[in-house]
Amino acid sequence: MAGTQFNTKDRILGAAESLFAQQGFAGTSLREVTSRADVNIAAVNYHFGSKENLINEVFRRRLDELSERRLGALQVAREQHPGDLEWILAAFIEPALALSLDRHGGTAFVRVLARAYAEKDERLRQFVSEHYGHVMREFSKAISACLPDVSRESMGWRLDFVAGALTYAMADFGHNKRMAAVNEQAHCKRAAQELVRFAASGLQAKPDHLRN
Amino acid sequence: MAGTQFNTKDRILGAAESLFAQQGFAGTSLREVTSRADVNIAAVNYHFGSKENLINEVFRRRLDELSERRLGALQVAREQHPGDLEWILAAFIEPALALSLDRHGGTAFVRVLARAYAEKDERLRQFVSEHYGHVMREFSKAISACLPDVSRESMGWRLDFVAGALTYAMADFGHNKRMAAVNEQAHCKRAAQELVRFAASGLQAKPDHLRN
DNA sequence: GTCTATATAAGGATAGAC
DNA sequence: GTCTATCCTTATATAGAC
Repeated sequence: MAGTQFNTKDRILGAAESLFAQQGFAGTSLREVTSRADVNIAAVNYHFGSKENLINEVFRRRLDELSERRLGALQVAREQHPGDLEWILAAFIEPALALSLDRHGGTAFVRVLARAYAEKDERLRQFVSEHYGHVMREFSKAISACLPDVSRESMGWRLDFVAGALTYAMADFGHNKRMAAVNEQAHCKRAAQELVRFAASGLQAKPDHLRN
Repeated sequence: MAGTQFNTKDRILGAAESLFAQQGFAGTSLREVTSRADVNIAAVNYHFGSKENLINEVFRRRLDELSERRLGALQVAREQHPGDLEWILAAFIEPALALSLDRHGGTAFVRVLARAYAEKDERLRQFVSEHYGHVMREFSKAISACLPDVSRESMGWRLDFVAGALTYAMADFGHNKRMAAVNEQAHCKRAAQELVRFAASGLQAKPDHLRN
């Protein structure tokens, strides 16, 4: 309600986000974007300069807030539930899922994120890791601290698995899973719980030399 | 060595696979494909009819064999290690990672797979689920049978998480992780072990009502 | 800041000679 | 089966009027 969605720039960002989610970056033309945003084709270059820069701005708009919320939740988890793995994971997961409930295209954005993850486009990956890599490192440290028995190498793998599970779960979210009977909020809450349980249990797997 | 890689058709498939892995489907032009395959631009339409059909053939070439190996390994696991979750998971995971070691572009293909997973392109998804959906269903059944305490709904989520972790791990595989010191085979074996342990542990997480 | 018009390039696909 | 040449569409980007 606050300025969003009503000026040309934000209309373009919203339309781009939604189309990128559906069709990918290369698969979406600026013509489609400006047509959906109901602005002139020339506006996108006026406001963003190029398609690549538009893509970056789509990320920046959401990731700034998402990163802040994650780090804030991590802070709370550390203070109120020190050493509790599931709270740390929830601090990472819940803000992302909450975003996917947000009106004004949050739903689309989580799928854009998944896409960026899968597309190994170097320029895009570099932009994201440059601007938001510190968030991942913060969580890595917090999670590793909970699991002293897991070797550094195993931990590297496992964090990757968690990231993959989260990313694809978010992408699928609201896509083919939303049953008519369940409302969106409940569905979202459930997804977060399931993922936190699964990830915590996977991360805690005993190393081979400690089994039996 | 057997017919592959030396006729026009297979050269096109190989080049397409490799470029799709790097740039995605929409991001790759037929001109790039034919240029890398060192064949004429008209050849792709002569042999495949359209870009969409070429994409499908890239999948069919690998997935037929991958599916067979997975189902074969599942059969062996069922007979020799009945009810053992980790063997079932290995039957699913190892053939995929073995493929990623294959010369002649297997490395690229696992990344193509990940891309297909992320891109929610309906036509492509439909093709894959139509031709290979039965493999996933077979594994779902086998895995569920090992975990009677997990509700049907939770199981649905968890299988999604496993698929996400596997897909993403495979995609990253050989991309940014291969350290100079470790050879490819060992790296691959390790990845499979780590993923099997992680997935088994995640799938076995106790439902909330059975905790403590 | 927003439009029309257009420059310029690249895309998929095909026709027709060899 | 493979080539050249070309059609037609779509793309990004910009110039310049309003």
